[in-house]
Amino acid sequence: MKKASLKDIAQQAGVSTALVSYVLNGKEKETRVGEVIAQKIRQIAKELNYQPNHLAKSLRSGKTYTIGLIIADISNPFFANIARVVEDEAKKNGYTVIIGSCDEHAEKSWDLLNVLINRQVDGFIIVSCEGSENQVHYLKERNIPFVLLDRHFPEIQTDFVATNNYKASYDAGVHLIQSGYSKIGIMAYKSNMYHMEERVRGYKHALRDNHIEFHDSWLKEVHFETMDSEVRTAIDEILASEQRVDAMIFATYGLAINALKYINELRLKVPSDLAIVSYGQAEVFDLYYCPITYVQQPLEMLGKTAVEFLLTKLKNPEESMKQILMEAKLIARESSKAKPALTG
Amino acid sequence: MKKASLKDIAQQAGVSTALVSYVLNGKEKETRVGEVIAQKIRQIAKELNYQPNHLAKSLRSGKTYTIGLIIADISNPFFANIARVVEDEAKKNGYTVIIGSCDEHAEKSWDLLNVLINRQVDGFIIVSCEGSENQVHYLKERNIPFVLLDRHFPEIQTDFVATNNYKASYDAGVHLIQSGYSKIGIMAYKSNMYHMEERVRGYKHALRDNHIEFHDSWLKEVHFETMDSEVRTAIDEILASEQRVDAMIFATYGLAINALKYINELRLKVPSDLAIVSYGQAEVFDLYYCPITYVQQPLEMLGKTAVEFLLTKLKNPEESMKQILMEAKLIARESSKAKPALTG
DNA sequence: TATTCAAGTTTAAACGATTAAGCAACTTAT
DNA sequence: ATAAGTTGCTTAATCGTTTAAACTTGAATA
Repeated sequence: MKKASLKDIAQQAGVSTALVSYVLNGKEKETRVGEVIAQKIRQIAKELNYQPNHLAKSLRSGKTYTIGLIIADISNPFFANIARVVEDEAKKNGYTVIIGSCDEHAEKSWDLLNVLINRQVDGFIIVSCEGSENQVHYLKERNIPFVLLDRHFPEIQTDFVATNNYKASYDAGVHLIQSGYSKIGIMAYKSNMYHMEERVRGYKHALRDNHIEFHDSWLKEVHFETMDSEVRTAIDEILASEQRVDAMIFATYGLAINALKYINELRLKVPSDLAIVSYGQAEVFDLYYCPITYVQQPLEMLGKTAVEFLLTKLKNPEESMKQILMEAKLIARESSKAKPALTG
Repeated sequence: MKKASLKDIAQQAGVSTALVSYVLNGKEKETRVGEVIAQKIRQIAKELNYQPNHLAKSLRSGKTYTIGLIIADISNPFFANIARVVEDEAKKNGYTVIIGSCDEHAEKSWDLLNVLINRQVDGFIIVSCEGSENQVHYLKERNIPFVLLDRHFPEIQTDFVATNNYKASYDAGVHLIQSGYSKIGIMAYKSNMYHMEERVRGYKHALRDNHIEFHDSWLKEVHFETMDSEVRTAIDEILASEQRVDAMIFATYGLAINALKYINELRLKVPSDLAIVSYGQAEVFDLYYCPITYVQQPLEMLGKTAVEFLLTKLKNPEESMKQILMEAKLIARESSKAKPALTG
């Protein structure tokens, strides 16, 4: 049994497709469709279980009610969760989401962008990866609506919804200091992405403001692709250095996971051998023998707001630029608990 | 700058849209397009950065090169990963995937199905949830191509790709028995889904074949929606019973996570107080203080094969029914390590 | 009685692509 | 010289919808 079209209904009712369209779109009043025929049309539509063809609608209207969500790394549970939020929120508003992960590769991101543009998505929500500035410029030029999520480029004027990473790292640093740690390292991605730089900057300023001198050996930057091995080397180095750290901040979930695996292998005890604060959030952090202190980003709000921004922009393209930085919350757990005073 | 259409190119080249279409689809030979004009068309297409409109193509051809992936529970990392595999594999074949999670609700699954049908997806890959048999029947009736993934209904003839859950549980049971555990419990979802029944059946047969009498109190079935609280009660009960278990199998990732949290709270030591084998796979299992033994399902293969089945069916709707059960592999870790002999 | 108006309906173009069929203008064969 | 074939291109229908514009009635107004 093939799908019924407007034409099928029109034929059965003995009227033109126009009337059917009017009735089924609730425009019978404005377009003065007779009450009797309207009833009949509705009846037949029901009998044939009519479902409008979205393609045809979209082709005609130029709107697909679809948004493209490009995520830098879907294997990160933080992003996976944010994707869910975006999907749910979009669905509530009658939009469908097509998700793609570029796995931190600008090239893959570019491909995704093109595929989705050809599929005529109405707009984009994007968690940008390094080197994708040109893509953002392209969207601006082409006048395709989009909102950057979680990461943005301060030198490009765009809508965005992100976390105040500077503040989050600053808080994390202060927390560790107040807990009695004074030699604090940080591990981040080697990247010139703004959000990553901010995470490092906040940490450094926390040290500075508490009169702790920062040592270059405390900052470890590793490449995303070769994280597995580089994290190990980095940990080795940071522990072997003269200024051996007693606490570390991990700027991403992936770094923390890899580091924790290695720390376990080394039989280092958290927090006595090494205190830890990490970005990201996941069940692992709860179930680790020593629950991990983490930076809780307002995941739900980030996702919802991004959708909201995009949808208002779709409704009114002239809408002014919207930019928001949301505050993260440090969830203190055992992995950073106060150091027993040495003089105790 | 608006998107260029065939018409725009045709106008610039001073030819009909037909010629442009022929050239850009590589049909210039069959349709005898002049070499000179063909070059010109290609040139202009490039200049205008022509990208074909997928909607129009699809409307005309009846194919969208889109597949709908309906997942029972995307928050389960196993499914999240399988979704990635499906997406990647589909993309390799020029297909786009639209993912939806029904969160184990048949009603939500039905909504998703309809949304995606209206969006004219070419076919479905579905991880069915309880009570969705009618949906499967509906797809069969409507002759919409689909493949069931991971879960299937033995009483309905369909294509499917799934794990041999009976065997997996049997192996898990035997492994625990051989490791010296003799009072083995299992926690599963309260469900009449076949895959869940198989997981329990395999476990029971492992006991039977090893001359261990199964006790009703060893089987705990909890509801998906109220898992958080029910798991705790179930653990309490199973530990308080006369036949207190010394090992447990968790039939899903979610159950294991909830149980482990509670077990931690109770300060029970794994495996000495309680040995554990779980379904699902995730970083948690590696990072737990005592790495968790788990049933490793052939995730990659499952996803790829499902896509493969669906695509061959799309290419040739007359293709015969395809059904596959794949074997899981038990990854033995510390959480189920051999019990020290009492007489040692 | 002629004119205007409203109600109820149809027509046809449009969205952007594909493709069978048709039509000139040549060339070649008979 | 005429028929047949080849080459190179255009026309127009089609997919399923939407919607402005036109059209037909019959009733109300002047």
